[in-house]
Amino acid sequence: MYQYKYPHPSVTTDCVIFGFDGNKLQVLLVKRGIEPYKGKWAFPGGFLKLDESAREGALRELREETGLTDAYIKQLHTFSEPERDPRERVITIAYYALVKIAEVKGGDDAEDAQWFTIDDVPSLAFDHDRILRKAIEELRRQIHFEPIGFELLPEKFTMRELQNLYEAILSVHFDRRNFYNKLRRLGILDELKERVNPSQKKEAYLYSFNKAKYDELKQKGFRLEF
Amino acid sequence: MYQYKYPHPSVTTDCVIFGFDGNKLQVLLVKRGIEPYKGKWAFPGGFLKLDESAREGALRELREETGLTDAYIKQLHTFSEPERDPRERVITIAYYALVKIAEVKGGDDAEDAQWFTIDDVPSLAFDHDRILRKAIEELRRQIHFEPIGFELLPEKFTMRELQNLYEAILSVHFDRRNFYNKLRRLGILDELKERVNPSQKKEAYLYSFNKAKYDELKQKGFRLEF
DNA sequence: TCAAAAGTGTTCGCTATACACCCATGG
DNA sequence: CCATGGGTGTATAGCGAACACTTTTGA
Repeated sequence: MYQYKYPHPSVTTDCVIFGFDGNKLQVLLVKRGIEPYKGKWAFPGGFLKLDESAREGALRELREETGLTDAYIKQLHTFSEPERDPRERVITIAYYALVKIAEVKGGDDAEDAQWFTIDDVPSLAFDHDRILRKAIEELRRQIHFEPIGFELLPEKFTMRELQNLYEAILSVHFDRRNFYNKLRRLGILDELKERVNPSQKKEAYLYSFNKAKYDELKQKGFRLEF
Repeated sequence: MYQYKYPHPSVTTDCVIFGFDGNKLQVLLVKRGIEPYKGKWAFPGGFLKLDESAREGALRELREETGLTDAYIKQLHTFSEPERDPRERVITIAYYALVKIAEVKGGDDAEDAQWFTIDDVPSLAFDHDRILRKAIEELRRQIHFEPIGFELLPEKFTMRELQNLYEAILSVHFDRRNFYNKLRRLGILDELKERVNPSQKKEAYLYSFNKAKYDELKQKGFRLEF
């Protein structure tokens, strides 16, 4: 039993995990096995351990659910409304993670964890609907100016895949040729002279993101923009 | 005495309050009257009350220190490293506020609260140095694309003041004429045909920010950019 | 040989940038 | 009458947006 002179809220971390299947933005949810909201879907999350930072907690949740030991992760927001948990006062520090969907271990808990297309997410436990909205909003904001899209793609990808990604997240349409020209001129992609065989039509070249080049440009005051 | 089955961290809010004196970005600090770090400067902050959200807590801190009942305020980051407070585990939800420096009540606690120029901030209590760095970084990031600069200026201001503000925060230099033309073309400023008398040289016109116009443009997909 | 997807160019208009000129005021 | 600061205009380069042509491959 732990005793304090003043009331202390509980503190949890939740981790909104985004993936991209080549067409749509996806989010990983787990089905709650206990009350409250038993049977409802929610983000992976749990109580913060006494000796870990919120970031470590979020990484732990990410690992437990996906098997990934590292991935892009970023603090999103802390949700602290007094009534957000029916049991007691619970504050949650929410993170969002961007993962390469192919690297996520197949659901060993079969039914417990599942990817949902962003437009097809069911009603969630607690205030997780709100957290999701905020996460999507933040992801959209961030992807305009930072090269985080690559976190969602495999190491090697085609221009078409990259374009699909941006179009899916930003809900816009780019002209294929302008997109191609722009990325080419930016100089932050390595052109691997390999071609992929999508077993269809003409084969496309593969590209990879050159982070060093990006950092160098950024240093010089360059600003990425979509 | 409050008892819990599991250990609960303490939760506080801290509020980084920014102001602009016409030349430099300023931040409001308070001198700690109790241990730990007694005598050191820190951000206004305190324990989160059981029935208030973090935002309400931050607004309360803002009010107590400045007398302002409303101002631009935004959650910055939650700092949760286990060792950030020497007493016990304390998590702080940090906000930053942008205030019109002239509207802040004169320091009634005389010596307790004081404005510091951003380049002239002393070593702070706890991990508040880090919080300040993060706040400045975030402010800079945000001001590139959102019209928050006006929160730091009086209702009516001159082009020169606005330019000084952007230059001070972003540490860049704009050509006066280009800055003027740009803002004019944007159409988010109302030209008050009043002139200020800075009792020096030619009098400058006053402008005010037209939020409605900005929102309308934003609606149409317009993106502000500095 | 035709449709679908991919690589590559061209043109045009807007805007950021660099820079010039004139006016008003106070010393 | 000159120095200082403020209002306003103009030319150029570069990038985004619209759009065309050619090539490869599978049906």
